Amino acid sequence: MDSSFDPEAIEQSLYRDWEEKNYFAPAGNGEGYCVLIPPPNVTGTLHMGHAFNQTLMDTLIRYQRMKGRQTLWQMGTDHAGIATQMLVERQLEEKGQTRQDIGREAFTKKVWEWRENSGGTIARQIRRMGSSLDWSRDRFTMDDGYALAVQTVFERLYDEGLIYRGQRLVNWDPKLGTAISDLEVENIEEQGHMWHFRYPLKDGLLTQDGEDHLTVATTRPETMLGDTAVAVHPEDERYQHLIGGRVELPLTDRSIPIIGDAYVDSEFGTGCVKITPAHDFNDNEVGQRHNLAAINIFTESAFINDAAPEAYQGLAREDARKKVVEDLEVLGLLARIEEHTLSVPRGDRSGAIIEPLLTDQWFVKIKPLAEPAIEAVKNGDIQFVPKQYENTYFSWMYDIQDWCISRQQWWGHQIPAFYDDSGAIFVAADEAAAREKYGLDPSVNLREDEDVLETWFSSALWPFATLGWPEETPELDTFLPSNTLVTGHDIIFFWVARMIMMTLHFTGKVPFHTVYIHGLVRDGEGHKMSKTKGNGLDPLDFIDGISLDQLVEKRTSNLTQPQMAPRIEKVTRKDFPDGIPAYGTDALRFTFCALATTGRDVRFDLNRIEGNRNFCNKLWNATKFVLSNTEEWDVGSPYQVTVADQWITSKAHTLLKDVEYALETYRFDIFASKIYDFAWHEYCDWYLELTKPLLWDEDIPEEQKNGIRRTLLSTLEILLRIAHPVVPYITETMWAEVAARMKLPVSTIMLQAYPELVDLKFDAQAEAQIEWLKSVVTGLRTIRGEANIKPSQPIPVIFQNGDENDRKRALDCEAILRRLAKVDKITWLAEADAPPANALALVDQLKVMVPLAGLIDVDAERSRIEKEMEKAQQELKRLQGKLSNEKFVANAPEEVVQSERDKEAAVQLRLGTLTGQLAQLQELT
RNA sequence: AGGCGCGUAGCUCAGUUGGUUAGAGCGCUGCCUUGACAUGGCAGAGGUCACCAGUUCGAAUCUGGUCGUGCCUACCA
Repeated sequence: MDSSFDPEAIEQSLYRDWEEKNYFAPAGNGEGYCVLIPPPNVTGTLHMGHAFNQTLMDTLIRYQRMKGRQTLWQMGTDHAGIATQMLVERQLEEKGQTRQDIGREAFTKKVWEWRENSGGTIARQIRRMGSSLDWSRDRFTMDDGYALAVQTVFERLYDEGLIYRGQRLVNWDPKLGTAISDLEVENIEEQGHMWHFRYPLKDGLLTQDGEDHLTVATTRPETMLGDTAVAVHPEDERYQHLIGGRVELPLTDRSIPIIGDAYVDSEFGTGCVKITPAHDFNDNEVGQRHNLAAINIFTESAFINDAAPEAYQGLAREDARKKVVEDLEVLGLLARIEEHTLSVPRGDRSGAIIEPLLTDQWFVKIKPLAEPAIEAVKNGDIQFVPKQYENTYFSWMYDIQDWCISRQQWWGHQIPAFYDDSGAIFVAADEAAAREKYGLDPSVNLREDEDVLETWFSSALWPFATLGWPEETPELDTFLPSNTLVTGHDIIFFWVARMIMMTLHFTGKVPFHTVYIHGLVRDGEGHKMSKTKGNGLDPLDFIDGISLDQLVEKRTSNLTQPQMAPRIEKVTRKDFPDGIPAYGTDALRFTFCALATTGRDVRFDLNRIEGNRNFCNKLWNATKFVLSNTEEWDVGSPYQVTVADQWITSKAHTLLKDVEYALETYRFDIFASKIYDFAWHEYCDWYLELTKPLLWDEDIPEEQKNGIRRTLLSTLEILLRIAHPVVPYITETMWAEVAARMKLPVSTIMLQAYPELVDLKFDAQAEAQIEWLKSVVTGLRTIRGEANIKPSQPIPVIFQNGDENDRKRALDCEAILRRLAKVDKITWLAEADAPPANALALVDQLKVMVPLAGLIDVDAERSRIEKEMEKAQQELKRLQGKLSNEKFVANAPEEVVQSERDKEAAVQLRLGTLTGQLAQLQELT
């Protein structure tokens, strides 16, 4: 084996091997266990969030597979309507074409071609993460089977009256030319203005203050062209008398009514609100209450249309705003302008300012679907981990609005609806089906709906559509409900809630029992990673490494804001002066697990992955040690176990118990840290070191050595199986060697059973013995360290005050002790005898002493003892204070009081010994 | 504005139902080329648990408040 671990040498070939042998597919006849992958966008490339998510899912899947469950983790990708269409449109644009130029059919064909050729990037990247996904059942949200599921769902919901078409005010993205859902709108705080306009009162009306106009305020002056009323609060004494009157709408030849509506907050501004039902959600509601007309003044690209006065027609909304303000100022109707911070709605894909627009769209009537979905979480059929996300879920679900599902796009599932010349609607899979279903005469002219369904509509069907629904398949029986959904909190509404609603409605089952919500991956400063900010990281760069120059190039190319490039370059050169070394997949995965604490966002820290790469190397070298020290070992040789063997076996028992509990409770961080701690600080630091003196001592009987070799191998073998779910590559590689040495029937660690507690005996006595040994050795090392005695210099040791146990342990461990602490002579002193001047370590009552003569600086030793005493005194004071408090003694549970008493006695004794020690040292000066 | 989090060592984070001397990794200091590993070994320094008040025999942990910080939702024109 190589002297250090080289991930690159093993990863890719191992993965190919696993995949070729179909190890990832469900196997055996254990109980089903299924994890749903959040299908990545087919246009996507792997980012840190995916890598994090993938790691956690794969850890669960590998664990359950080894536990004997029939596991399904099915690969799939999402057609990502808007993202994909934008991407292909951009390609057309480079050739100077638009999608309209080539037409719908040719365009969608191009998108399919793009998917064939370039859609596999993320799949390749996911493979590099070591994800044991079942690729043989790869699905796409637009494949034939999936399309059938989508059509079926749409048609059934329509027939049940849960999908309807209607003209509503929707969020309109003027850049993409489509409606989008509430969730796809991001509200961004921006600096803007508030304009105050005077609307002259008609018919000689006056306000209470004698003004001949009402002053209204707006952040969107151009919309005044579509105003159809001014509203005041019905109980506002200033304006009450004007309700029913009219004002003149400047710049137009219209006059509009003054209405009273409780929506108006009379405290705010002037207490007068201009009402634009066609371009504001609140105004629209007011408009409906008062039967106001909704005058739409925008085209679909957000230019002023011909419903507005001619002077403004054809202007972009920004230009119209300028002109409206200027014109009002000229008329003397601009009262004032204020600075104002407002939140601007922008499309999450295009970044364009969203315009509320009246259009015909398809909606899902959501309340009837939401009710059972709320109930499923309430009654515990579905549980969120961490639980607090249930509140997030509930608060949205209780207040849920009808879901706009139609998009004015070309790429996606075309809505299976047809219209006759009168506009009557017929919903069916295709035209022929529609004619049959509705008994339409062949002479009836049918026109197909041109819109597509929004992507999340199809994603919502993922739990059952991927298992063959609407067919009744064995997979639906075995894998629905799935077990754990692993996802970030950013898509609880987009995806999780909608899956729950749809799956319950169409299958009567919940889609999953547990929703594990992990945090978002942020950069070292805690900022969200984004291409625009240039602080994004590619998980593959941690696996394969990348030079600084390449990293800079990567971060600054194809920027939407090229002017950011110099800044990004500067930051990158500062944060990664040497680029990124190749850490390998296992180190990356281990790091993600270690960072996955409950529900908290994770800052990705380079130091962590480096430390974990080192951990992998540690495992590698431990294996090397074990293999080189078990060469002459044979399975059948007679053997005898030592206390060290019993101890490490006992520790492995505890490890396994902890690790299983950690995974059951989704504490991936504990899972990782327990493994780390056992492997490094118990197995390597102590057990391997303990075996050396025994294996290399000619006086140790061969049976004992065989026992040690056996334990070295078996413990490592178990450790590898325990760790495999998180670090699959290195464990597979090392396991092959270890298993061969143990003459196990070799196949793959992937399909081995997870270790079981019954195979590992907990042994309190062995633990006590080795803990004793550790204390003695550590005590001696501390003396060496403080006294600056070279590790190479042998020291004599004197024991005193020990009990029978100490004597027995010292005898049992003598060989180990001599070697580990480099002790050349061990003597026991009777209690009554005075020890020579010495440096002291205490193991309970046992005095472990190193004679000073020629070795130790008396002053240094004295100050060390003084420090020890000070600590002990503080502790004593604390304990005595507690115990002299009558209330404590009276109220605290007996065992707590007793344990404090025991501690006090121990500290007293310790202090006494240290005092004697100090006195002796004083005499020496 | 409402909701949900967070604030523990220089940094990134653990700390289970209140009860050892509050822990880990990285970093830092000193020593060590000992026959798995310098991507290593050994030892060590470092914390008023944001602040204030309360409950309790006892608070990092529970309650209320203050400050700082992050996210989500809704938005007053």
